[in-house]
Amino acid sequence: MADVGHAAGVSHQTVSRVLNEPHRVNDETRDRVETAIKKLKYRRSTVARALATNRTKNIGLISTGLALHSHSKRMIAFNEAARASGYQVSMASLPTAEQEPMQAALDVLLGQGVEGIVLIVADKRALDIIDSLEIDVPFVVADSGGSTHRKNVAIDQFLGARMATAHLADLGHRAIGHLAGPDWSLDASERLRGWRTELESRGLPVPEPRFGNWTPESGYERGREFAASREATAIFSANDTMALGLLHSLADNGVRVPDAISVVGFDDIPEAAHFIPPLTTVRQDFVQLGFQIMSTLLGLIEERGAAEVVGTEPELVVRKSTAPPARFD
Amino acid sequence: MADVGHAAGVSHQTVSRVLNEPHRVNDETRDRVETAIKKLKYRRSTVARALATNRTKNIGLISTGLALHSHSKRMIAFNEAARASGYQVSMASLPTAEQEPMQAALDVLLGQGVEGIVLIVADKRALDIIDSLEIDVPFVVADSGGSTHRKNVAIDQFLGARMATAHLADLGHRAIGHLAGPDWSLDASERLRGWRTELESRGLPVPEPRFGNWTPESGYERGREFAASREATAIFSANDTMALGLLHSLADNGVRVPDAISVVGFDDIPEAAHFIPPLTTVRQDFVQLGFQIMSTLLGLIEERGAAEVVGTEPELVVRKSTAPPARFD
DNA sequence: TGAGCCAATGTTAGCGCTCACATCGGTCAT
DNA sequence: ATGACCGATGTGAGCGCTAACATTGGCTCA
Repeated sequence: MADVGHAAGVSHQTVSRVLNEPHRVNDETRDRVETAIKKLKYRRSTVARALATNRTKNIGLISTGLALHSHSKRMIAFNEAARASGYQVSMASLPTAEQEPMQAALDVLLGQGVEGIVLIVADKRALDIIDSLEIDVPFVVADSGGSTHRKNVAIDQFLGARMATAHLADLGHRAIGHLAGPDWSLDASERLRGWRTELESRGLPVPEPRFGNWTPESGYERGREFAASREATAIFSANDTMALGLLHSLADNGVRVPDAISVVGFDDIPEAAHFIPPLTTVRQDFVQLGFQIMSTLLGLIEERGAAEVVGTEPELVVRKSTAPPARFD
Repeated sequence: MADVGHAAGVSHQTVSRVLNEPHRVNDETRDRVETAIKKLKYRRSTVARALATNRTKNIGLISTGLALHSHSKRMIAFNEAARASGYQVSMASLPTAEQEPMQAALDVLLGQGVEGIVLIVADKRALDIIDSLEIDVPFVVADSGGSTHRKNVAIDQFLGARMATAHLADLGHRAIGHLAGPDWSLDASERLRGWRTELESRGLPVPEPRFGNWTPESGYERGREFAASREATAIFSANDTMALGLLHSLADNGVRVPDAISVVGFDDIPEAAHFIPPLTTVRQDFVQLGFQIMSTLLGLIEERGAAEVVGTEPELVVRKSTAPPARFD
């Protein structure tokens, strides 16, 4: 910076001013400085700047677990939103949500001077760990299931689940089963709760849900059980990937979808429209979510009151995997 | 740091030494310092450290485009590998590979003092941009299709494509079509080249490939054409997602897989095993890839000669979507 | 016994910025 | 004509570390 100043015949401080508050510098001087900057290919050191200002414009992103579709979408969407707000994101993705590595990742991020932390973790354990960690920067959890002392921003999973269930009920189904996600997942519990609530509000029976672990394999397994028991004429699967396994095992067991059993998924992964049959599912707008997370975080960072958490509404996409129940009359 | 020193009755430099070269400090002193660190919850500022040492232990990750499965996998795997080597990664994911934002992202990363840059971009344009940008830190491209002045680390797509094609040929197919990825994709060209080379090496006819854009929709479209023309008894699809669309449209057009047409995909996404029929495909080990990228980059950063690029071998996973061609004799 | 050495620690400068304040010349109102 | 004021720029200190060198005291060895 001093070099640039020298080349332009001004002090380093003027160079700094050109970069930070150009309007406070004489037009002509500014031109000279800018020329010098280009000629010398000068690039201001973010590091030194961060040290001097005590602001890094950095946000830490912690994510654990699998490369689930919704997961990566959230990460990417948030990253773009952060960039749009002039923040860089430092990512730390851990294979699992364990105390030790989580702690370490957090230490690194904090030592790095991140101004906020976003947790993209579908895992309740991760939250317990975080809660036990007393972080001194704002952080928001990009997952459902709020708690009072924590900021959660998410697409309304509860609502989405109710929509899916309502769709099935509206078609005339009365035995509506649920293929739930793993019990450590917040999203999964919200979806389970939504399904249950919708059934209860309509006075429909609430059968025992069956639990999967998000993988198509688990969907396949549980599908066999659904096929054997004939306990439901419609199944709400907590995600599309499990729904795929479900579809597969239903087909393998000679149960026709949607004739014998209707299936609704959740997520609307790109593949869902081409499952056989094309899957009715609940779509989430991750891009918008990314921006919401960012604006919530910004609100916290800049202390202009914890911004209202708005929570996007999901959308039901009806395709071919749902139909009215078969009539036996 | 001075505070810690004070609390432990030593100078700040001793504290620094405890952190950097513990063996050079008296056991007892070290204990005192460590206790003070814990008590004061001291955390060394990475920023100041970076400024003083001129090393940030940061790596920039640029990625563009969709949330493709393979794409996210690469990102996450690389991130974990970087963490394992004590590096942090700063991510910049752009919606598209355009000059302007790419330049900007790069500037931010470089200004941030990253010691290396990894490009996870399946896009040739991105490379052209990068090449025109004269970056002064090591960078490696996590994609196939090497050039001389650039470091590419990838799973051998060419080989994978040959394996897929060979599998089809070995089953007795002689009319083996290709549903290719978009022409801007490096991986796609490598897979196309692999398919062509394998056919040529066996003296089989090389039909015109049909091009998709990675989405299931494009697979569906091209599938209609394949179904109508009956030009092939087997199709190698450049990824699983397009293969799904292909399967779907083949089913819609009454073409049975694998009886009438065999299909092979690429990627082995988790869903592939539950397509109907379960998809024969080519699996890639992204975790290992992540570590390879990292070690290549480390080689470059530490200037211990540009490490050998090893390139993992993909693996053929045979499921139910392939069978010998129907016999008409 | 004292020169020489080494391990353990302290002292000082400086990394590349920004912040707070100082300086300088000109403009304006009185 | 004088002082208050303002815009444009410069000066010096300091952010929290590390690197390089300085200092201290105890040890070895002739």
